[in-house]
Amino acid sequence: MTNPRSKPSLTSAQDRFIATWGQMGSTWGISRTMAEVHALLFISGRALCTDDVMERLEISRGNASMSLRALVDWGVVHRAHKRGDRKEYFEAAGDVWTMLQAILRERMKREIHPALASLAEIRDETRTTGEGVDEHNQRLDDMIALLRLFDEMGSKLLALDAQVMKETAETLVGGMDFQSGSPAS
Amino acid sequence: MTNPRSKPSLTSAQDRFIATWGQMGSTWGISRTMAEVHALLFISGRALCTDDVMERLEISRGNASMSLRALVDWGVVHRAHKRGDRKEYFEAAGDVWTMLQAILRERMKREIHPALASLAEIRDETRTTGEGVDEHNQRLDDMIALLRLFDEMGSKLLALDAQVMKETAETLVGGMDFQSGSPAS
DNA sequence: ATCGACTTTCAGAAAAAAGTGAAAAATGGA
DNA sequence: TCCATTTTTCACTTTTTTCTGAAAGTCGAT
Repeated sequence: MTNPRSKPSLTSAQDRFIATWGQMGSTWGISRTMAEVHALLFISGRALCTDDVMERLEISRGNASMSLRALVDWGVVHRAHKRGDRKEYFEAAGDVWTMLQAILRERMKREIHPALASLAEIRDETRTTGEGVDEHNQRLDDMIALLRLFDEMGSKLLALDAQVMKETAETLVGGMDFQSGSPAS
Repeated sequence: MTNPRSKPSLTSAQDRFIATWGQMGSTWGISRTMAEVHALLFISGRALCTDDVMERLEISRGNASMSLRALVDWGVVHRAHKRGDRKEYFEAAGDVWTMLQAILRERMKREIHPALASLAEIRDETRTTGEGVDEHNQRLDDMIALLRLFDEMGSKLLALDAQVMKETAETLVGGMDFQSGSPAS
């Protein structure tokens, strides 16, 4: 067991899960390591301490500490304690829907809201100064409308509790089979 | 006009739109420049050639070429030609919904599908070898179910034409006001 | 107050990503 | 075919991001 890479055995599937999740996170603006730490906590299904994470993922203490803290800030992981143990433990939200909401909330806050604010400001300025061609303003308005729509959908999803959200999602998918004008490509 | 940064005039709002969009793109796994090029084409509302892009964004020819090609590959920008001119011109999809579909399609292909395939493979392997605790498998299954749901929603959205998609989205937002168990945070 | 167990911070190192520019390739007209 | 123009490629540079590790900080117990 000294070298876990030597055979594709017990830990292999878990390793691959972690790698896949890390990969996915990195195309989503989350650092690879942070996503890997989250994957590890999520798939472990129990609270781990910093040293566990360091050892399992072969990362430095500093990196583990930073990543764990960021995950806590995002709200997808929470701190836990074991009595008689001074170490801090960390545990992922057990339920994917809760996890999804935490991610959604954070991304809305960090991306949609600032972008919306910025775009609205630009539009106002453009209006006030009479600057810009009508066509440009139209495009700006479209963009703003789209982001606002995201914003509203996000807010509504965040207002649901996890169980209701799950059901809603399933209903939406089920009910969305209205025939369209053009077929999928 | 030699130095466009000298006063916050005519081009300023456009500049800021480009910057905002570039910012947003970069947290979405798209390179900042690529997003800026797209923003420029989108807000311009007309076909631009490589040199226009280079000049406006102050980037190298190589970078402009790469970014434009990537946007064409993504399907959010298409090539255009002017008669009597050998240069190639590029134009963004005029409609935000068409644009959104193109982005959705690409991200599904690049992120959801591979992740789903990888996770399903891991699950199968785990099942076959009898490896892993039940709880782990449960989490893996939850994750897969979630991604599958994304996949299905994505497919359905891609099957709609832009106009229908827009209406659908608006209806969804309007109709989603069923009262939830817990209030939004 | 001091100790020891544990955590956080952060300057610098390392790695990864993005950008440049000039050479090579492609294109289209004469 | 040949040439002028335009586009693409890619080895190399620059910038940005991430990671490390050791020092500094925290905190409860004694």
